[in-house]
Amino acid sequence: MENSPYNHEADNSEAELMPLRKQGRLGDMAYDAMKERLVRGAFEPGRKLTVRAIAEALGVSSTPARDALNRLSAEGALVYSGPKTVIVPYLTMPALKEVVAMRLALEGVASEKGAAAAPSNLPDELERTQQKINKAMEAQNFSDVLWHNKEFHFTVYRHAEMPYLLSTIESLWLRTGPSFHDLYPEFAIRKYGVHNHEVVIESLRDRDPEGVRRAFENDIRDGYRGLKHAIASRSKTATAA
Amino acid sequence: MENSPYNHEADNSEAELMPLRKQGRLGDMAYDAMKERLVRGAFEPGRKLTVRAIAEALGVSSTPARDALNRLSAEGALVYSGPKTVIVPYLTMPALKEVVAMRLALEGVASEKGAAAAPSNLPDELERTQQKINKAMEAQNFSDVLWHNKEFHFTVYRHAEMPYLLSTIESLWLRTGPSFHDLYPEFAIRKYGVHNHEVVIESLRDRDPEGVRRAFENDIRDGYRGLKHAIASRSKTATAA
DNA sequence: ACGGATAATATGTTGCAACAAAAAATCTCT
DNA sequence: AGAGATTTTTTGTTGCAACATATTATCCGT
Repeated sequence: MENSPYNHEADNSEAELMPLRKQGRLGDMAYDAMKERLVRGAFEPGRKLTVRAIAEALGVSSTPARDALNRLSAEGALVYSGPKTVIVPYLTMPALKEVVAMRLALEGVASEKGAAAAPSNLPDELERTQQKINKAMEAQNFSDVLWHNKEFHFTVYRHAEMPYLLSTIESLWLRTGPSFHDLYPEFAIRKYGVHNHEVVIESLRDRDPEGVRRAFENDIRDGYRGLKHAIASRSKTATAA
Repeated sequence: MENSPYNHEADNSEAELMPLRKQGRLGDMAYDAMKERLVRGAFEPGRKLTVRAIAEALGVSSTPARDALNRLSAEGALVYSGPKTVIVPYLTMPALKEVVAMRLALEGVASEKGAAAAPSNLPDELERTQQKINKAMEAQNFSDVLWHNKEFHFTVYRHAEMPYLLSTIESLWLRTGPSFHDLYPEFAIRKYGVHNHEVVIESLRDRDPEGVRRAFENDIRDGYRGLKHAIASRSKTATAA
Protein backbone atom coordinates (compact mmCIF):
# COMPACT_ATOMS: atom_id res chain seq x y z
CA MET A 1 0.00 0.00 0.00
CA GLU A 2 3.08 2.08 0.55
CA ASN A 3 3.94 3.61 -2.78
CA SER A 4 2.85 3.31 -6.32
CA PRO A 5 5.44 1.80 -8.61
CA TYR A 6 5.94 5.07 -10.39
CA ASN A 7 8.47 7.83 -10.15
CA HIS A 8 7.29 10.16 -7.46
CA GLU A 9 10.17 12.50 -7.92
CA ALA A 10 9.80 13.39 -11.56
CA ASP A 11 7.14 15.75 -12.77
CA ASN A 12 4.73 13.45 -14.50
CA SER A 13 1.83 15.56 -13.43
CA GLU A 14 0.67 16.31 -16.95
CA ALA A 15 0.34 12.65 -17.82
CA GLU A 16 -3.21 12.15 -16.78
CA LEU A 17 -3.38 8.63 -18.05
CA MET A 18 -0.49 6.76 -19.51
CA PRO A 19 0.21 3.08 -20.04
CA LEU A 20 1.92 1.31 -17.19
CA ARG A 21 4.74 -1.12 -17.38
CA LYS A 22 3.99 -4.66 -16.47
CA GLN A 23 5.08 -5.80 -13.02
CA GLY A 24 3.10 -7.85 -10.55
CA ARG A 25 -0.65 -7.90 -10.63
CA LEU A 26 -2.15 -5.79 -13.34
CA GLY A 27 -5.12 -4.96 -11.16
CA ASP A 28 -2.91 -3.57 -8.41
CA MET A 29 -1.01 -1.48 -10.87
CA ALA A 30 -4.14 -0.01 -12.32
CA TYR A 31 -5.33 0.71 -8.80
CA ASP A 32 -2.11 2.41 -7.78
CA ALA A 33 -2.03 4.43 -10.95
CA MET A 34 -5.53 5.72 -10.42
CA LYS A 35 -4.84 6.41 -6.76
CA GLU A 36 -1.88 8.61 -7.52
CA ARG A 37 -3.83 10.57 -10.07
CA LEU A 38 -6.64 11.07 -7.62
CA VAL A 39 -4.33 12.41 -4.89
CA ARG A 40 -2.67 14.70 -7.39
CA GLY A 41 -6.00 16.21 -8.28
CA ALA A 42 -5.61 15.10 -11.88
CA PHE A 43 -9.29 14.31 -12.21
CA GLU A 44 -11.93 16.93 -11.81
CA PRO A 45 -14.99 15.97 -9.77
CA GLY A 46 -17.78 14.74 -11.99
CA ARG A 47 -15.42 13.16 -14.48
CA LYS A 48 -16.83 9.96 -15.81
CA LEU A 49 -14.62 6.89 -15.78
CA THR A 50 -15.37 3.79 -17.79
CA VAL A 51 -13.85 0.36 -17.58
CA ARG A 52 -12.99 0.25 -21.24
CA ALA A 53 -11.47 3.72 -21.30
CA ILE A 54 -9.21 2.98 -18.35
CA ALA A 55 -8.31 -0.39 -19.82
CA GLU A 56 -7.24 1.16 -23.08
CA ALA A 57 -5.46 4.11 -21.51
CA LEU A 58 -3.49 1.83 -19.21
CA GLY A 59 -2.90 -0.76 -21.88
CA VAL A 60 -4.54 -3.63 -20.04
CA SER A 61 -7.64 -5.66 -20.56
CA SER A 62 -10.94 -4.85 -18.95
CA THR A 63 -10.55 -7.19 -16.00
CA PRO A 64 -7.73 -5.35 -14.22
CA ALA A 65 -9.30 -2.02 -15.09
CA ARG A 66 -12.57 -3.17 -13.63
CA ASP A 67 -10.77 -4.45 -10.54
CA ALA A 68 -9.27 -1.02 -9.97
CA LEU A 69 -12.56 0.81 -10.41
CA ASN A 70 -14.32 -1.65 -8.13
CA ARG A 71 -11.76 -1.23 -5.40
CA LEU A 72 -11.80 2.54 -5.72
CA SER A 73 -15.57 2.77 -5.59
CA ALA A 74 -15.67 0.31 -2.68
CA GLU A 75 -13.60 2.72 -0.62
CA GLY A 76 -15.56 5.74 -1.76
CA ALA A 77 -12.86 7.28 -3.91
CA LEU A 78 -15.21 6.91 -6.85
CA VAL A 79 -18.99 6.78 -6.78
CA TYR A 80 -21.84 5.62 -8.93
CA SER A 81 -23.89 8.46 -10.36
CA GLY A 82 -26.08 5.86 -12.05
CA PRO A 83 -26.26 2.08 -12.28
CA LYS A 84 -23.68 2.08 -15.04
CA THR A 85 -21.76 5.25 -14.44
CA VAL A 86 -18.81 5.74 -12.11
CA ILE A 87 -17.61 9.28 -11.61
CA VAL A 88 -15.09 11.11 -9.51
CA PRO A 89 -17.30 12.32 -6.66
CA TYR A 90 -18.17 15.90 -5.91
CA LEU A 91 -17.19 16.53 -2.34
CA THR A 92 -20.32 17.66 -0.55
CA MET A 93 -20.25 19.56 2.69
CA PRO A 94 -21.40 16.62 4.86
CA ALA A 95 -18.87 14.36 3.17
CA LEU A 96 -16.09 16.88 3.78
CA LYS A 97 -17.02 17.16 7.43
CA GLU A 98 -16.97 13.41 7.76
CA VAL A 99 -13.57 13.15 6.14
CA VAL A 100 -12.17 15.87 8.38
CA ALA A 101 -13.56 14.25 11.53
CA MET A 102 -11.97 10.97 10.54
CA ARG A 103 -8.70 12.57 9.54
CA LEU A 104 -8.46 14.35 12.87
CA ALA A 105 -9.11 11.13 14.75
CA LEU A 106 -6.82 8.91 12.70
CA GLU A 107 -4.01 11.24 11.73
CA GLY A 108 -3.98 12.37 15.33
CA VAL A 109 -3.06 8.85 16.36
CA ALA A 110 -0.70 8.28 13.45
CA SER A 111 1.19 11.54 13.90
CA GLU A 112 1.62 11.23 17.64
CA LYS A 113 2.74 7.60 17.52
CA GLY A 114 4.86 8.29 14.47
CA ALA A 115 6.52 11.26 16.14
CA ALA A 116 7.20 9.28 19.28
CA ALA A 117 8.96 6.57 17.30
CA ALA A 118 10.68 8.87 14.82
CA PRO A 119 14.40 8.53 14.14
CA SER A 120 16.56 11.56 14.76
CA ASN A 121 17.12 12.26 11.07
CA LEU A 122 13.41 12.61 10.35
CA PRO A 123 13.35 16.42 10.67
CA ASP A 124 16.02 16.72 8.01
CA GLU A 125 14.16 14.36 5.75
CA LEU A 126 11.00 16.39 6.20
CA GLU A 127 12.83 19.58 5.46
CA ARG A 128 13.93 18.17 2.13
CA THR A 129 10.36 17.18 1.38
CA GLN A 130 9.20 20.64 2.34
CA GLN A 131 11.69 22.10 -0.11
CA LYS A 132 10.19 19.99 -2.83
CA ILE A 133 6.80 21.37 -1.91
CA ASN A 134 8.10 24.92 -2.03
CA LYS A 135 9.85 24.41 -5.36
CA ALA A 136 6.73 22.90 -6.87
CA MET A 137 4.72 25.78 -5.46
CA GLU A 138 7.03 28.34 -7.11
CA ALA A 139 6.86 26.43 -10.35
CA GLN A 140 3.09 26.48 -10.09
CA ASN A 141 3.18 22.72 -10.37
CA PHE A 142 0.23 22.06 -8.12
CA SER A 143 0.00 18.38 -8.87
CA ASP A 144 3.46 17.94 -7.41
CA VAL A 145 2.62 20.17 -4.48
CA LEU A 146 -0.18 17.85 -3.58
CA TRP A 147 1.94 14.79 -4.04
CA HIS A 148 4.85 15.98 -1.92
CA ASN A 149 2.47 17.31 0.66
CA LYS A 150 1.05 13.83 0.99
CA GLU A 151 4.58 12.50 1.23
CA PHE A 152 5.31 14.93 4.07
CA HIS A 153 2.42 13.67 6.14
CA PHE A 154 2.94 10.00 5.46
CA THR A 155 6.66 10.18 6.12
CA VAL A 156 5.76 10.93 9.71
CA TYR A 157 2.81 8.58 9.93
CA ARG A 158 4.81 5.66 8.62
CA HIS A 159 6.90 5.56 11.75
CA ALA A 160 3.83 4.62 13.75
CA GLU A 161 4.18 1.23 12.07
CA MET A 162 0.47 0.75 11.75
CA PRO A 163 -0.02 -0.31 8.16
CA TYR A 164 -3.75 -0.65 8.27
CA LEU A 165 -4.15 2.75 9.87
CA LEU A 166 -1.99 4.15 7.12
CA SER A 167 -4.02 2.70 4.30
CA THR A 168 -7.22 3.92 5.91
CA ILE A 169 -5.82 7.43 6.10
CA GLU A 170 -4.67 7.17 2.53
CA SER A 171 -8.17 6.36 1.41
CA LEU A 172 -9.35 9.55 3.12
CA TRP A 173 -6.88 11.54 1.06
CA LEU A 174 -8.32 10.02 -2.07
CA ARG A 175 -11.60 11.67 -1.28
CA THR A 176 -10.30 15.21 -1.00
CA GLY A 177 -7.74 15.05 -3.78
CA PRO A 178 -10.07 15.68 -6.71
CA SER A 179 -11.49 18.81 -5.13
CA PHE A 180 -8.13 20.47 -5.45
CA HIS A 181 -8.37 20.18 -9.19
CA ASP A 182 -10.37 23.38 -9.58
CA LEU A 183 -8.47 24.94 -6.73
CA TYR A 184 -4.99 25.01 -8.18
CA PRO A 185 -4.59 28.79 -8.48
CA GLU A 186 -6.16 29.86 -5.20
CA PHE A 187 -4.29 27.03 -3.61
CA ALA A 188 -0.83 28.45 -4.25
CA ILE A 189 -1.71 31.85 -2.89
CA ARG A 190 -2.73 30.37 0.44
CA LYS A 191 0.75 28.86 0.83
CA TYR A 192 -1.01 25.74 1.89
CA GLY A 193 0.33 24.17 5.04
CA VAL A 194 3.75 25.77 5.03
CA HIS A 195 3.54 27.16 8.53
CA ASN A 196 2.04 24.02 10.03
CA HIS A 197 4.74 21.91 8.45
CA GLU A 198 7.39 24.11 10.00
CA VAL A 199 5.81 23.58 13.40
CA VAL A 200 5.80 19.84 12.77
CA ILE A 201 9.53 19.84 12.11
CA GLU A 202 10.23 22.06 15.08
CA SER A 203 8.16 19.94 17.46
CA LEU A 204 9.89 16.87 16.13
CA ARG A 205 13.26 18.41 16.94
CA ASP A 206 11.96 19.21 20.42
CA ARG A 207 10.86 15.60 20.76
CA ASP A 208 7.32 16.77 21.43
CA PRO A 209 4.91 14.25 19.87
CA GLU A 210 1.90 16.10 21.19
CA GLY A 211 3.08 19.26 19.49
CA VAL A 212 3.48 17.33 16.27
CA ARG A 213 -0.04 16.10 16.63
CA ARG A 214 -1.41 19.57 17.19
CA ALA A 215 0.46 20.92 14.20
CA PHE A 216 -0.96 18.25 11.93
CA GLU A 217 -4.41 18.84 13.35
CA ASN A 218 -4.07 22.51 12.51
CA ASP A 219 -2.94 21.56 9.05
CA ILE A 220 -6.03 19.44 8.61
CA ARG A 221 -8.27 22.22 9.86
CA ASP A 222 -6.63 24.75 7.55
CA GLY A 223 -7.16 22.43 4.65
CA TYR A 224 -10.76 22.10 5.70
CA ARG A 225 -11.26 25.86 5.55
CA GLY A 226 -9.83 26.05 2.07
CA LEU A 227 -11.99 23.28 0.74
CA LYS A 228 -15.03 24.56 2.57
CA HIS A 229 -14.93 27.83 0.67
CA ALA A 230 -14.27 26.08 -2.59
CA ILE A 231 -17.25 23.83 -2.08
CA ALA A 232 -19.47 26.69 -1.04
CA SER A 233 -18.58 28.75 -4.11
CA ARG A 234 -18.97 25.72 -6.36
CA SER A 235 -22.44 24.87 -5.11
CA LYS A 236 -23.39 28.47 -5.75
CA THR A 237 -22.17 28.38 -9.35
CA ALA A 238 -23.32 24.81 -9.83
CA THR A 239 -26.90 25.78 -10.54
CA ALA A 240 -25.76 28.54 -12.90
CA ALA A 241 -23.60 26.11 -14.86
CA MET B 1 -23.11 -1.04 3.09
CA GLU B 2 -25.88 -1.08 5.62
CA ASN B 3 -27.09 -4.65 5.83
CA SER B 4 -26.47 -7.90 4.09
CA PRO B 5 -29.47 -9.27 2.22
CA TYR B 6 -29.88 -12.05 4.73
CA ASN B 7 -32.16 -12.58 7.66
CA HIS B 8 -30.34 -11.23 10.66
CA GLU B 9 -33.06 -12.36 13.01
CA ALA B 10 -33.13 -16.04 12.27
CA ASP B 11 -30.43 -18.38 13.47
CA ASN B 12 -28.62 -19.24 10.32
CA SER B 13 -25.37 -19.50 12.17
CA GLU B 14 -24.75 -23.10 11.21
CA ALA B 15 -24.93 -22.36 7.53
CA GLU B 16 -21.34 -21.56 6.92
CA LEU B 17 -21.70 -21.24 3.20
CA MET B 18 -24.94 -21.47 1.33
CA PRO B 19 -26.10 -20.30 -2.08
CA LEU B 20 -27.48 -16.80 -2.21
CA ARG B 21 -30.53 -15.66 -4.01
CA LYS B 22 -30.04 -13.40 -6.95
CA GLN B 23 -30.65 -9.72 -6.38
CA GLY B 24 -28.53 -6.84 -7.54
CA ARG B 25 -24.88 -7.26 -8.24
CA LEU B 26 -23.60 -10.75 -7.66
CA GLY B 27 -20.26 -9.43 -6.54
CA ASP B 28 -21.83 -7.32 -3.82
CA MET B 29 -23.89 -10.22 -2.60
CA ALA B 30 -20.88 -12.47 -2.38
CA TYR B 31 -19.07 -9.72 -0.52
CA ASP B 32 -21.90 -9.19 1.95
CA ALA B 33 -22.27 -12.90 2.50
CA MET B 34 -18.61 -13.31 3.31
CA LYS B 35 -18.66 -10.24 5.51
CA GLU B 36 -21.46 -11.55 7.66
CA ARG B 37 -19.74 -14.89 8.09
CA LEU B 38 -16.53 -13.16 9.07
CA VAL B 39 -18.24 -11.06 11.74
CA ARG B 40 -20.04 -14.10 13.06
CA GLY B 41 -16.76 -15.88 13.55
CA ALA B 42 -17.82 -18.59 11.15
CA PHE B 43 -14.33 -18.95 9.71
CA GLU B 44 -11.42 -19.96 11.82
CA PRO B 45 -8.19 -18.02 11.31
CA GLY B 46 -5.93 -19.78 8.87
CA ARG B 47 -8.78 -21.11 6.81
CA LYS B 48 -7.95 -21.10 3.15
CA LEU B 49 -10.45 -19.57 0.78
CA THR B 50 -10.36 -20.15 -2.95
CA VAL B 51 -12.18 -18.37 -5.71
CA ARG B 52 -13.63 -21.54 -7.13
CA ALA B 53 -14.80 -22.88 -3.78
CA ILE B 54 -16.60 -19.66 -2.92
CA ALA B 55 -18.07 -19.49 -6.38
CA GLU B 56 -19.49 -22.97 -6.12
CA ALA B 57 -20.68 -22.60 -2.55
CA LEU B 58 -22.47 -19.37 -3.37
CA GLY B 59 -23.76 -20.62 -6.68
CA VAL B 60 -22.14 -17.92 -8.78
CA SER B 61 -19.38 -17.88 -11.34
CA SER B 62 -15.80 -17.10 -10.50
CA THR B 63 -15.95 -13.42 -11.36
CA PRO B 64 -18.24 -12.30 -8.52
CA ALA B 65 -16.48 -14.63 -6.11
CA ARG B 66 -13.16 -13.19 -7.10
CA ASP B 67 -14.57 -9.68 -6.73
CA ALA B 68 -15.58 -10.43 -3.16
CA LEU B 69 -12.24 -11.95 -2.25
CA ASN B 70 -10.40 -9.05 -3.81
CA ARG B 71 -12.42 -6.51 -1.93
CA LEU B 72 -12.04 -8.36 1.34
CA SER B 73 -8.30 -8.74 0.99
CA ALA B 74 -8.00 -5.11 -0.06
CA GLU B 75 -9.44 -4.05 3.27
CA GLY B 76 -7.40 -6.54 5.22
CA ALA B 77 -10.24 -8.86 6.19
CA LEU B 78 -8.43 -11.59 4.29
CA VAL B 79 -4.73 -11.86 3.60
CA TYR B 80 -2.40 -13.58 1.22
CA SER B 81 -0.31 -16.27 2.89
CA GLY B 82 1.32 -16.94 -0.48
CA PRO B 83 1.08 -15.57 -4.02
CA LYS B 84 -1.93 -17.75 -4.71
CA THR B 85 -3.40 -18.39 -1.30
CA VAL B 86 -5.85 -16.18 0.55
CA ILE B 87 -6.59 -17.11 4.13
CA VAL B 88 -8.55 -15.73 7.03
CA PRO B 89 -5.79 -13.91 8.91
CA TYR B 90 -4.47 -14.83 12.30
CA LEU B 91 -4.79 -11.77 14.48
CA THR B 92 -1.32 -10.95 15.70
CA MET B 93 -0.70 -8.84 18.74
CA PRO B 94 0.48 -5.77 16.78
CA ALA B 95 -2.51 -6.08 14.48
CA LEU B 96 -4.90 -6.31 17.41
CA LYS B 97 -3.36 -3.22 19.00
CA GLU B 98 -3.74 -1.35 15.76
CA VAL B 99 -7.37 -2.35 15.40
CA VAL B 100 -8.11 -1.35 18.98
CA ALA B 101 -6.43 2.03 18.57
CA MET B 102 -8.46 2.69 15.49
CA ARG B 103 -11.67 1.43 17.02
CA LEU B 104 -11.21 3.71 20.01
CA ALA B 105 -10.60 6.69 17.75
CA LEU B 106 -13.39 6.01 15.28
CA GLU B 107 -16.07 4.44 17.42
CA GLY B 108 -15.44 7.21 19.91
CA VAL B 109 -16.53 9.72 17.30
CA ALA B 110 -19.36 7.57 15.98
CA SER B 111 -20.82 6.80 19.40
CA GLU B 112 -20.68 10.34 20.68
CA LYS B 113 -22.17 11.86 17.56
CA GLY B 114 -24.66 9.05 17.27
CA ALA B 115 -25.73 9.47 20.88
CA ALA B 116 -26.10 13.21 20.47
CA ALA B 117 -28.42 12.74 17.50
CA ALA B 118 -30.26 9.71 18.85
CA PRO B 119 -34.05 9.62 18.84
CA SER B 120 -35.77 9.11 22.16
CA ASN B 121 -36.82 5.56 21.38
CA LEU B 122 -33.27 4.39 20.84
CA PRO B 123 -32.78 3.06 24.40
CA ASP B 124 -35.80 0.81 24.02
CA GLU B 125 -34.55 -0.42 20.68
CA LEU B 126 -31.18 -1.20 22.19
CA GLU B 127 -32.78 -3.02 25.08
CA ARG B 128 -34.52 -5.30 22.61
CA THR B 129 -31.24 -5.93 20.86
CA GLN B 130 -29.59 -6.66 24.19
CA GLN B 131 -32.27 -9.21 24.91
CA LYS B 132 -31.45 -10.93 21.67
CA ILE B 133 -27.83 -11.03 22.75
CA ASN B 134 -28.80 -12.50 26.11
CA LYS B 135 -31.07 -15.10 24.57
CA ALA B 136 -28.38 -16.15 22.13
CA MET B 137 -25.92 -16.30 24.98
CA GLU B 138 -28.17 -18.62 26.97
CA ALA B 139 -28.71 -20.76 23.91
CA GLN B 140 -24.94 -20.93 23.49
CA ASN B 141 -25.45 -19.60 20.00
CA PHE B 142 -22.27 -17.58 19.84
CA SER B 143 -22.53 -16.72 16.20
CA ASP B 144 -25.73 -14.86 16.94
CA VAL B 145 -24.24 -13.25 20.00
CA LEU B 146 -21.56 -11.74 17.83
CA TRP B 147 -24.04 -10.65 15.22
CA HIS B 148 -26.45 -8.96 17.59
CA ASN B 149 -23.56 -7.43 19.46
CA LYS B 150 -22.47 -5.81 16.23
CA GLU B 151 -26.02 -4.68 15.68
CA PHE B 152 -26.07 -3.06 19.13
CA HIS B 153 -23.02 -0.97 18.37
CA PHE B 154 -24.01 0.02 14.89
CA THR B 155 -27.54 0.91 15.90
CA VAL B 156 -26.02 3.75 17.88
CA TYR B 157 -23.32 4.62 15.38
CA ARG B 158 -25.78 4.88 12.53
CA HIS B 159 -27.36 7.96 14.04
CA ALA B 160 -24.12 9.84 13.52
CA GLU B 161 -25.07 9.79 9.85
CA MET B 162 -21.53 9.34 8.70
CA PRO B 163 -21.72 6.51 6.21
CA TYR B 164 -18.08 6.38 5.36
CA LEU B 165 -17.08 6.33 9.01
CA LEU B 166 -19.49 3.47 9.52
CA SER B 167 -18.09 1.35 6.74
CA THR B 168 -14.57 1.96 7.98
CA ILE B 169 -15.56 0.79 11.45
CA GLU B 170 -17.26 -2.20 9.95
CA SER B 171 -14.09 -3.21 8.22
CA LEU B 172 -12.35 -3.13 11.61
CA TRP B 173 -14.90 -5.57 12.97
CA LEU B 174 -14.13 -7.90 10.10
CA ARG B 175 -10.60 -8.24 11.39
CA THR B 176 -11.48 -9.32 14.90
CA GLY B 177 -14.46 -11.50 14.05
CA PRO B 178 -12.57 -14.65 13.05
CA SER B 179 -10.61 -14.70 16.30
CA PHE B 180 -13.80 -15.34 18.18
CA HIS B 181 -14.17 -18.62 16.36
CA ASP B 182 -11.94 -20.53 18.79
CA LEU B 183 -13.23 -18.44 21.63
CA TYR B 184 -16.86 -19.43 21.65
CA PRO B 185 -16.92 -21.25 25.00
CA GLU B 186 -14.76 -18.90 27.03
CA PHE B 187 -16.62 -16.11 25.42
CA ALA B 188 -19.97 -16.92 27.01
CA ILE B 189 -18.55 -17.17 30.48
CA ARG B 190 -17.18 -13.69 30.33
CA LYS B 191 -20.66 -12.32 29.65
CA TYR B 192 -19.08 -10.23 27.00
CA GLY B 193 -20.08 -6.61 27.04
CA VAL B 194 -23.28 -6.94 29.06
CA HIS B 195 -22.41 -4.36 31.68
CA ASN B 196 -21.01 -1.85 29.23
CA HIS B 197 -24.11 -2.11 27.12
CA GLU B 198 -26.25 -1.37 30.14
CA VAL B 199 -24.22 1.76 30.78
CA VAL B 200 -24.69 2.75 27.14
CA ILE B 201 -28.44 2.52 27.47
CA GLU B 202 -28.45 4.35 30.77
CA SER B 203 -26.25 7.16 29.49
CA LEU B 204 -28.48 7.44 26.47
CA ARG B 205 -31.50 7.88 28.72
CA ASP B 206 -29.59 10.54 30.63
CA ARG B 207 -28.80 12.25 27.34
CA ASP B 208 -25.12 12.00 28.10
CA PRO B 209 -23.26 11.41 24.83
CA GLU B 210 -19.91 11.52 26.55
CA GLY B 211 -21.02 8.78 28.91
CA VAL B 212 -22.12 6.74 25.93
CA ARG B 213 -18.74 7.21 24.41
CA ARG B 214 -16.94 6.12 27.54
CA ALA B 215 -19.12 3.04 27.86
CA PHE B 216 -18.34 1.99 24.31
CA GLU B 217 -14.67 2.67 24.88
CA ASN B 218 -14.76 0.39 27.91
CA ASP B 219 -16.50 -2.22 25.83
CA ILE B 220 -13.76 -2.03 23.26
CA ARG B 221 -11.08 -2.29 25.92
CA ASP B 222 -12.79 -5.27 27.53
CA GLY B 223 -12.96 -6.96 24.17
CA TYR B 224 -9.30 -6.24 23.75
CA ARG B 225 -8.44 -8.00 26.98
CA GLY B 226 -10.39 -11.08 25.99
CA LEU B 227 -8.75 -11.32 22.61
CA LYS B 228 -5.34 -10.53 24.02
CA HIS B 229 -5.39 -13.60 26.23
CA ALA B 230 -6.75 -15.75 23.45
CA ILE B 231 -3.97 -14.64 21.14
CA ALA B 232 -1.33 -15.12 23.80
CA SER B 233 -2.47 -18.66 24.56
CA ARG B 234 -2.73 -19.46 20.87
CA SER B 235 0.79 -18.35 20.05
CA LYS B 236 1.99 -20.56 22.90
CA THR B 237 0.20 -23.63 21.59
CA ALA B 238 0.92 -22.69 17.99
CA THR B 239 4.41 -24.11 18.02
CA ALA B 240 3.18 -27.25 19.77
CA ALA B 241 0.48 -27.76 17.16
C1' DA C 1 -37.56 25.94 -30.66
C1' DC C 2 -38.72 22.77 -27.32
C1' DG C 3 -40.09 18.53 -24.91
C1' DG C 4 -40.88 13.80 -24.98
C1' DA C 5 -40.70 9.41 -27.11
C1' DT C 6 -37.82 6.33 -29.82
C1' DA C 7 -33.76 4.38 -31.65
C1' DA C 8 -28.72 3.78 -31.44
C1' DT C 9 -24.84 3.38 -28.81
C1' DA C 10 -22.04 2.51 -24.97
C1' DT C 11 -21.26 0.22 -20.64
C1' DG C 12 -20.98 -2.95 -16.48
C1' DT C 13 -21.51 -7.51 -15.22
C1' DT C 14 -21.06 -12.16 -15.76
C1' DG C 15 -19.29 -16.62 -17.18
C1' DC C 16 -15.69 -19.06 -19.14
C1' DA C 17 -11.39 -20.92 -21.16
C1' DA C 18 -6.46 -20.52 -21.43
C1' DC C 19 -2.24 -19.84 -19.13
C1' DA C 20 1.40 -19.57 -15.95
C1' DA C 21 2.61 -20.50 -11.59
C1' DA C 22 2.13 -22.16 -7.01
C1' DA C 23 0.73 -25.81 -3.83
C1' DA C 24 0.11 -30.49 -2.82
C1' DA C 25 0.98 -35.13 -3.54
C1' DT C 26 4.02 -38.69 -4.90
C1' DC C 27 8.05 -40.87 -5.59
C1' DT C 28 13.11 -41.79 -4.96
C1' DC C 29 17.27 -42.19 -3.00
C1' DT C 30 19.96 -42.61 0.95
C1' DA D 1 11.90 -43.57 7.80
C1' DG D 2 13.10 -39.08 6.31
C1' DA D 3 14.41 -35.45 3.25
C1' DG D 4 14.55 -33.76 -1.24
C1' DA D 5 13.24 -33.81 -5.96
C1' DT D 6 9.59 -34.52 -9.26
C1' DT D 7 5.17 -34.96 -10.96
C1' DT D 8 0.31 -33.88 -10.61
C1' DT D 9 -3.26 -31.02 -9.31
C1' DT D 10 -5.07 -26.80 -7.99
C1' DT D 11 -5.37 -21.91 -8.21
C1' DG D 12 -5.41 -16.79 -9.40
C1' DT D 13 -5.15 -13.82 -13.15
C1' DT D 14 -6.20 -12.29 -17.48
C1' DG D 15 -8.62 -11.48 -21.74
C1' DC D 16 -12.75 -11.81 -24.12
C1' DA D 17 -17.50 -12.41 -25.88
C1' DA D 18 -22.34 -12.35 -24.78
C1' DC D 19 -26.10 -10.16 -22.61
C1' DA D 20 -29.06 -7.02 -20.51
C1' DT D 21 -29.67 -2.42 -19.69
C1' DA D 22 -28.42 2.26 -18.88
C1' DT D 23 -27.09 6.23 -21.38
C1' DT D 24 -26.93 9.17 -25.22
C1' DA D 25 -28.37 10.76 -29.59
C1' DT D 26 -32.00 11.37 -32.83
C1' DC D 27 -36.30 12.36 -34.37
C1' DC D 28 -40.96 13.92 -34.41
C1' DG D 29 -44.99 16.40 -33.09
C1' DT D 30 -46.51 20.58 -31.43
